[in-house]
Amino acid sequence: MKQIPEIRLYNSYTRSRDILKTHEEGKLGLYTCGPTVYHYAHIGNLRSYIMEDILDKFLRYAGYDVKRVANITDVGHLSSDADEGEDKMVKGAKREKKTVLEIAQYYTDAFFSDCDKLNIRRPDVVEPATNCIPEYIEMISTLLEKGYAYKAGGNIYFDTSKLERYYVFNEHEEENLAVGVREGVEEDGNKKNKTDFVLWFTQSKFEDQALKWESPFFDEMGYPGWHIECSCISKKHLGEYLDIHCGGVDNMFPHHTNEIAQSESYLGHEWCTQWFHVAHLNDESGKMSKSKGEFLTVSLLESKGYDPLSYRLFCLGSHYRKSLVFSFEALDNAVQQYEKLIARIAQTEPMSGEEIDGQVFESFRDKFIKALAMDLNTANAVSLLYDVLKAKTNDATKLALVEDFDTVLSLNLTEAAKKLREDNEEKEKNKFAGVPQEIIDMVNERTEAKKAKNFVRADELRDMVKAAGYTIKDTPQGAEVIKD
RNA sequence: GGCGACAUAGCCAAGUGGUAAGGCAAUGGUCUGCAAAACCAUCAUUCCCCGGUUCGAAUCUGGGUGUCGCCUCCA
Repeated sequence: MKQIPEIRLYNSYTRSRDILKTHEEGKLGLYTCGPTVYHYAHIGNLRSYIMEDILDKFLRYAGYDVKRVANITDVGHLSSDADEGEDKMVKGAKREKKTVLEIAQYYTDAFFSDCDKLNIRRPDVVEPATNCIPEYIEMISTLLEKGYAYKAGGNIYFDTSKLERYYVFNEHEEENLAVGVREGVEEDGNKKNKTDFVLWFTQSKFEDQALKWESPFFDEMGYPGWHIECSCISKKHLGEYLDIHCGGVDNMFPHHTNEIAQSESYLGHEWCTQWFHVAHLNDESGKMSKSKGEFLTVSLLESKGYDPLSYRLFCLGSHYRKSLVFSFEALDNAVQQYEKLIARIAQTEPMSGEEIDGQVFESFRDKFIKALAMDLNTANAVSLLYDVLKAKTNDATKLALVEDFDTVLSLNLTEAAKKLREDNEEKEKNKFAGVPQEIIDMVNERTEAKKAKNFVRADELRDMVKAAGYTIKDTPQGAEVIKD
């Protein structure tokens, strides 16, 4: 078996950078809270998926046999981040006059299309929440049997008072919790404890629930609560022990806290001990949110002429646990960096028969692993690209390293550099396409005159070409001719 | 109000006790008739503030301040 390096990741559970351990040696189960498919993902959502993608790919690079699972939430949501009351999926459907499932399919496709553009690998298993109703019913039944859940007012609630420790991520004192922080959240009188949460609904303040299922709990049709899906989908595909659970920091509480409560009460043992949380992308006004109306999407960036991979590079330049403020100035910065990086790689051309220097290759590879093994330091990993390009070694080694690093960084470095070279060659080949021979002759004569420093003649020829309806443009590859 | 994370140049940032990486921008230069590109050079006596520990602190510690997130139907 491949020697796996020691990897440290910040663990929200212990609040320290722990050495990664897996339940089964060499194998690693990774779970990601997937998107709610009622609208396009904004680039803040996508930041989390980019950083989780780096984690996923690095773990594979380091030698783990990774199985990654994500859910698609296509049922049961609030209408907005501001929680105004309508179900998100229902509201999305109304907005677009489609059925809930059509909406879900549409935005699921849109989500993965965005991921493709950002080089985010698709998880090994992608499970829509509506696929797992029997699993939810089974888990809820067991929780009822074990006394961790109770029926009240047509719903089933999880009884948090049965837990030794509910707030696993924070040291909350119940009396200090602010009530009704979020507008529109009303206290639910059915709850025995303030912190109890719903596992199964038949009665909800959201009346137009489009999707309902039969259950053994009530005669009425119902639908699952908002936390049960991740617990069940994870268990379905990754078993009773989960190695790493990913998500945005905003899901730490209550979502992840509730997942742990459900899963461990159901399983009767510890479930997941490593929690990876990605900080938010903010704009000048704070947290990026879909409820503010217009929001930044990948398509919007593209329509403004940005390569989505520049955004990926922008994200990699920062640390996943730091909140990042998005601005177009910062993105332009990344665009420049990306273009220059590609240009430099394009200039790196091995001579035929050049061999890779194994020692240099291994020493850089080692540094690359060290950077990412220390709590996924992507900024240092990107810096290493520059060290490689500056290194005293041959071009074959440099290119091999760039290609190797890019299996994790996923910036299309080699492909983009190759394309740049081909484009330049193509331009060179076609620079006189469709231009009459007499014009070409004049252009060539001007080039000669320039070489001979006969600028009077050169300018004269340029004017003659201009008079014939063509403009000469000097480029790094030589003179180009454009028909006016 | 409570809990947590973060605070390093114009911007993005690295840094886990030994004297401030890297990138973008900027400035000067080389080279090109000009320009672009490329290349070379310059660019934080100092790391939010005030104490403490230490031979030595951006790094540890105590106290402030600021920014962001969460506070229970935001997956």
